[in-house]
Amino acid sequence: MDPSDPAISYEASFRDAVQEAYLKLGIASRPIMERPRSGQADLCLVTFAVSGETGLEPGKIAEEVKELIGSDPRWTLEACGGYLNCTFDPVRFVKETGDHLWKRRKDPGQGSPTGKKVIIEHTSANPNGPFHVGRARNPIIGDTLVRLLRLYGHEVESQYWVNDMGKQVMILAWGIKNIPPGELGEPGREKADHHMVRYYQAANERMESDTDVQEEINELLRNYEDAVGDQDLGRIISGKGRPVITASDVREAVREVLSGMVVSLDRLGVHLDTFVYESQVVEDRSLQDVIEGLRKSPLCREEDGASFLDLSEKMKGGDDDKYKRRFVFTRSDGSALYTTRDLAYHSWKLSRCDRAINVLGEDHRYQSQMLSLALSELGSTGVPEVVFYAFVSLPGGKMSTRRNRVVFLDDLLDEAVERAREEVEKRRDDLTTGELSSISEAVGIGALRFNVIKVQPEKRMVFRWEEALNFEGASAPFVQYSHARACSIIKKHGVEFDGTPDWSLLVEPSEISLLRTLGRFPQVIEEAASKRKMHLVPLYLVELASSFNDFYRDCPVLAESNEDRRDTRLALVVLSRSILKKGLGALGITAPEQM
RNA sequence: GGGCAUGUAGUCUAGCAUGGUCAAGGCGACAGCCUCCUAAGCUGUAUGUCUCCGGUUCGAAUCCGGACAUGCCCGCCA
Repeated sequence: MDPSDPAISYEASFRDAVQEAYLKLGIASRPIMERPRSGQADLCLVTFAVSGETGLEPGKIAEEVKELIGSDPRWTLEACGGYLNCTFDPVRFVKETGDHLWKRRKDPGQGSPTGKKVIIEHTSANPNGPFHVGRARNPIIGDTLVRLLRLYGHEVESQYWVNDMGKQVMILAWGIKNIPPGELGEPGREKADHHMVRYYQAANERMESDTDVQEEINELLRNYEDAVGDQDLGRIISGKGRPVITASDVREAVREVLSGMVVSLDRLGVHLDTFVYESQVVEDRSLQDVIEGLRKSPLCREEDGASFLDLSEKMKGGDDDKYKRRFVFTRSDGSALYTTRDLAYHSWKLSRCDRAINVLGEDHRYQSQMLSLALSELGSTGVPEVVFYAFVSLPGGKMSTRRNRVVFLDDLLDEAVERAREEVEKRRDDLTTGELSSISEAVGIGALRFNVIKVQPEKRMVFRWEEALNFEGASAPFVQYSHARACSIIKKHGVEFDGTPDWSLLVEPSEISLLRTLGRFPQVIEEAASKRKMHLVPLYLVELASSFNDFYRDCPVLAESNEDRRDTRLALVVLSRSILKKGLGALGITAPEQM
């Protein structure tokens, strides 16, 4: 909250004035205010609810409050039925808004440091093959949240939790050791993850048809866990008496696949600060601490040598014995499970930040709830906050790697950029190859990210090329286009206007409306970040771009004969450019200067 | 069997925590706008039992109860 922001201070002042009037009328309730969408006022007080408290008609209350507040140069009030409409003084409010924005034009919307450290875990896909779009929302949502919270003022670290201890990873590693490359088909593309996934697939097939292989892999997995637990990564691990692999080999395989996956993330504009390996919590023994901690919980039970927390009292549903809520943390043989390692990771993570946020698919809701309960049993001060997203499905049903009903993220990225390139080429024939490809990349990838973020994560999405790569209407290119128009005007003018604009020269409705829309940017960022409502940003940007387009249509800038007015309009263009760029940046979308 | 999530024009989405002045946009459809700072733009028209049934209220897309539909989950797997 920036008290020097007129958009905030006007509202606060009006609220205070109403509150004071309410007190005089003997009304204790908090004033109910809203911003009318229809635009007949900037703010309005709704008095119906407090009518009972005073015995007065709602319309009468509005009148009384208006009288009590009296006149104020900042606004005019109008009682209208049960509403008290407050309209900010156009000249004064526009001037203050403009001045405020102009002061911060270099870094609009940047919140002051909160001093809070936030760790955001996202993506965390199993490192056994390329990303497919069923889960592509995860890195986009996660990375956007990272950017948004940084803009808000938090210190943010992004983490990828790498599952390098599971069966899938062992299947992959086994495949690399046992399947001759000659038996593999051609890779989908020249990229480490596409190369390596063939070993995983081939090993999977082998395992399905051969129970010996299955047993061997299970045994390897168990011995692998032991080797890591003993901090002996060089030990040669056997399966069914056959020495096969070392823990280092497994890690190497994982790193190799991951390197390919990171290439895709880079292209998407997604950056991860830290990769935390699952094996780390085993190696550093923090897993053992967690297991011992859980054993002390009053909820801890044992059955056939396995240990678990009985959570049936803490979780809804499941009276049936078959559906008991149990958080199993050691097997009968004493070994740990994935969830136990995840718990150790979270315990470590929470100790290193003020707040942890996880981005997870909706299939993890139940697991995540258990994890939080287990964390509380460990005496953890906090639990992670989770952003869940629904899966992306294909028009014919869900995506399935096994049935080959998948769209790979890499293919989606290629297609996005290719379609963007066609559009650019339609319009421009004067670009260098470098310009063409950087614009296509920005537009294609931007369109994709924008379309993911503009819908709330919990809503299901059906993947359709036309929608995922929508280039018009409410889309990234629409916003980028307005930005390019702004850049074009400034470029054409030659020198960047850097004086002091006289906002009172703004007279056209569309230019005033533009300035006021620009003024809302900090509040939008604040609300989107604090309430984790990322979709508010694209929504706002479309509104801003649209407002800029209206201005562009109605108000000639360079052709304006009055020099002072021209300069003021130039200032408006500079602000628009700056905020459009910053807003897109918060979504991880680049804003080309031309397109 | 149970838990959780979602349900808004042909279609996709916003609005729902704090009920309130005409349910807001995009796509698609139809009709227009480039001698003028990039038409990826702009203007206009048509299209709605806000899934259904009850309840609370002066007032419900919004709150409560109950249905229905769809998705996800309920392993000593990850």
